[in-house]
Amino acid sequence: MPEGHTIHRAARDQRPMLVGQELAVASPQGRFAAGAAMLDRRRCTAIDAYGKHLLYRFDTDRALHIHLGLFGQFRTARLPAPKPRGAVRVRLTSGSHVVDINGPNTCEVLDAPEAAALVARIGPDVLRADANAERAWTRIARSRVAIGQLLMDQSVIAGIGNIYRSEILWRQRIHPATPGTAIGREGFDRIWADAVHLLAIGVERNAIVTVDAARPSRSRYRERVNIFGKTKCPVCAGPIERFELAARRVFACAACQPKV
DNA sequence: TTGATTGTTACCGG
DNA sequence: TCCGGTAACAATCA
Repeated sequence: MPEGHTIHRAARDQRPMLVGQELAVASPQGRFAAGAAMLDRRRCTAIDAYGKHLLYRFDTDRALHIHLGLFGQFRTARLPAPKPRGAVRVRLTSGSHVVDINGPNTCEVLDAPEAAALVARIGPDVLRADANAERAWTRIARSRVAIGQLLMDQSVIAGIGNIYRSEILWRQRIHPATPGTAIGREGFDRIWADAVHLLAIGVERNAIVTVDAARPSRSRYRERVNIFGKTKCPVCAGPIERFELAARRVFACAACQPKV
């Protein structure tokens, strides 16, 4: 199950075994063979995450750009390398480990200007220490688009996904249909702070956990979220409404999250 | 076989 | 310029 396989988890997990090491970079299916060849035998100097985009930096101005999308997955193993499972797009081999990347939405090699352009078009990432929240606030404050949709726009704010948007807005008692112009500075600050809080937990736990329980279930997904995929509000026991926003399903409690 | 899915971009028309 | 809508793509499972 790809449950909770956020990009941030991936960045953290790959870091110790890859950074600082010379990597064998191979494209088993040949699809990215040219890009892989440019990075082969290079030293991996850093892995940067910008929202859900990952940039593997090397001791060259080229970077490996990975976005897992909905289905992408990392599979890590110790050497000796196991046989690739499924459609492995790229295999990274360090002195001790192998990382296979299956099903990424994006898998490409960027030169320095291309990588810079990528970073420039991505909004502030709530998990980054250098994130500039003001950029997100400026966009939201002047947009009449629904906040539930703005939170999915990675050029506005990066890192929040479909589950977190419903959970954050429920926790902050803000209806997803509220226009950005009606959120207000105080509302935005609460959304930003809660996103930072919840995503940090996600990195720590390797799972999406949005309930405040002391010991949320390790195995049962439904016990770790408040309203996503549910029919009853855990606070008021009222019905949870479900609708589409930004082409994805979003959940809200009509009583706890009054429409503005 | 079909549908759904924790994501994103490109493109078009108003 | 902004915004909504649609299509495309990825892999896996029930």
